[in-house]
Amino acid sequence: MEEFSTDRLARLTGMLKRRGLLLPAFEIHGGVAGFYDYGPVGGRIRNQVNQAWLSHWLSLGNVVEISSPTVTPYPVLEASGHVGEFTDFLVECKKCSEASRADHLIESDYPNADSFTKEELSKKISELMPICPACGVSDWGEISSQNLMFSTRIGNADSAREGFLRPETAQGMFTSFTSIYRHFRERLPFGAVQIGKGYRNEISPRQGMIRLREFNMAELEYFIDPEIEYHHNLDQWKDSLTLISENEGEMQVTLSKAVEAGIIRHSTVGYFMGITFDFVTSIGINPELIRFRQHESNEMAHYAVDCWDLEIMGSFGWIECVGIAHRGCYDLEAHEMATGQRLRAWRTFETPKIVEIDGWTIDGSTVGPEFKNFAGKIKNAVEKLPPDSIFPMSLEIDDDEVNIEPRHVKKIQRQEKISGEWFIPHVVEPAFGIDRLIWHSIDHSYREIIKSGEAYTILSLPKSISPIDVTVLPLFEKDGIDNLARKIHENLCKRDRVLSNYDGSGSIGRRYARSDEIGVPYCITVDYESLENHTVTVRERDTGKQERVKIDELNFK
RNA sequence: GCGGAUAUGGUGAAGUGGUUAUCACCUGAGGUUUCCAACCUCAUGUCGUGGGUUCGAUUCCCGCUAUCCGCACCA
Repeated sequence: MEEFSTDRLARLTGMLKRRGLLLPAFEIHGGVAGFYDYGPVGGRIRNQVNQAWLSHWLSLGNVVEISSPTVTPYPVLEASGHVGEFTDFLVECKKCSEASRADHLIESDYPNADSFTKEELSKKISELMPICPACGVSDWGEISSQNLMFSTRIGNADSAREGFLRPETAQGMFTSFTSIYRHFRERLPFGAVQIGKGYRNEISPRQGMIRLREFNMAELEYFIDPEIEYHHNLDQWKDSLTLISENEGEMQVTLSKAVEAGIIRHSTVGYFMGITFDFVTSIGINPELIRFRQHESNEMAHYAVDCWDLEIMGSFGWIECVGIAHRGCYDLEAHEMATGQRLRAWRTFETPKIVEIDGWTIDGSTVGPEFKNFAGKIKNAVEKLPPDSIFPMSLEIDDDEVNIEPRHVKKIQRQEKISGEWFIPHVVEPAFGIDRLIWHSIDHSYREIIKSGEAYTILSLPKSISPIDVTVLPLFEKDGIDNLARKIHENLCKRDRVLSNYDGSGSIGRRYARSDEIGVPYCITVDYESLENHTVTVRERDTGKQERVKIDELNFK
């Protein structure tokens, strides 16, 4: 592995721009921080990675793909907690005009102040009267909120509703839960994936592709029954992985041992860590530069039970690229409370429960007329009475003494068979930052070597995500070689999911170099012999080895 | 957001208060060449952006935008 260095990074980003892989967006208008274009070469890499990711997860067999809007109404993100979570509250010092974060000012008294609402913060600040860190005076203005989500309006003018561009794709899976539940004929476990754009109005985007304001995410929401212990085959991952656990620090351990020891707190989380590791390495990321880091309890998002980041070492140091979180029942419950809709799964008991119901209720025909709108409260109180209660009795309801006569009540005595129950499924969520993964795949694949005393670069991307599958090169563009080469190129492009590139200008060595630089795995060279016996040479990018193959037997993908 | 540095063809660099802004590589056309950035000829293409100072600004000054490095922030 080559050493990462700022010089190498500069050469790499220069190449990415020059060859049309990744470029700052809107550059002719001066550019905007945090936005990148995938160029003519990068565009297909992105698509290849997306497709690879999709088939990787769909192959589990109980996962479906959905797609939901990026524009999201305010109440959805309010319910999910993002409106609160993604908002910083600023308060301005009236003396020196310095803006401070409201939660930071009272952090010493309330360590969890960042979860406070605007009203709570305002109240605490007027109670505590913290001093301004800039000028030392305590004289605060109104609290203003600064949201890290892009806000927008749905519809126009007076009838418009408030909304945001989504900060994650996950909420679409939760709001579509009932449809997905029906699709799987109401049987857990199942999952839904979505690949799409997410938006965060970062204060200062940095490090190129690492922190973007608009980025590609791919998320799986996997719904499970919290009462079932799932047994996944973790032994398929025989090699030890680098784990940094909250309590035990860094270790080399297999997934099955880590789950067994309780370091990974849920076996499905461990299982997905393995599947994630396989995916990430399959797109060209060096397994030795991967580690999993467990979130500390105080760092964990408000909903999570356990969370592991997959971090990758590259030109920017260790960067988290995937998060695998056990979100408990947080999200479905939140949407259920906000909407009153049932977002639950049905669990049938192995043997139905027989419940003896023995108690009291009111006789509406007497209590209603006599107590009017007080009747409801009496009903609640009576139904809580033990079966052996004796009437008449007096009950205290809302500081009032109420006499309950036998004519007011009815005995209830019956058996009920309860065959199951509704419960809120738990969710395990692997969330991938596609741009960060693509970046590291390129970063790890970029090789600078010396070839015949000259600097030479090769992008050793795996075939599955290379931007172009094959380059077709006529040795010379004359004597009919060019015609044959063009024909081969066109026939290859007609094949399903094969993309060929024709390159006829420059010396053959130069054209191999061009092809190697952007990671094309094979070059087909057409020469005089091809005209005679219908064979061509196929050159392999990483080894430079060539093999003579019949044109009819060319095999790609 | 704060502090520092930077901004010249596609890439990497040089340079200047004055009329036509250099160089290498790259790219394109033609020639040459029987497999790994060769060579010859020709061609295309640049002073981030807005304002100020000035007879004249790519150059000096200011704002903006972007990039890089610290700090802060951050699923």
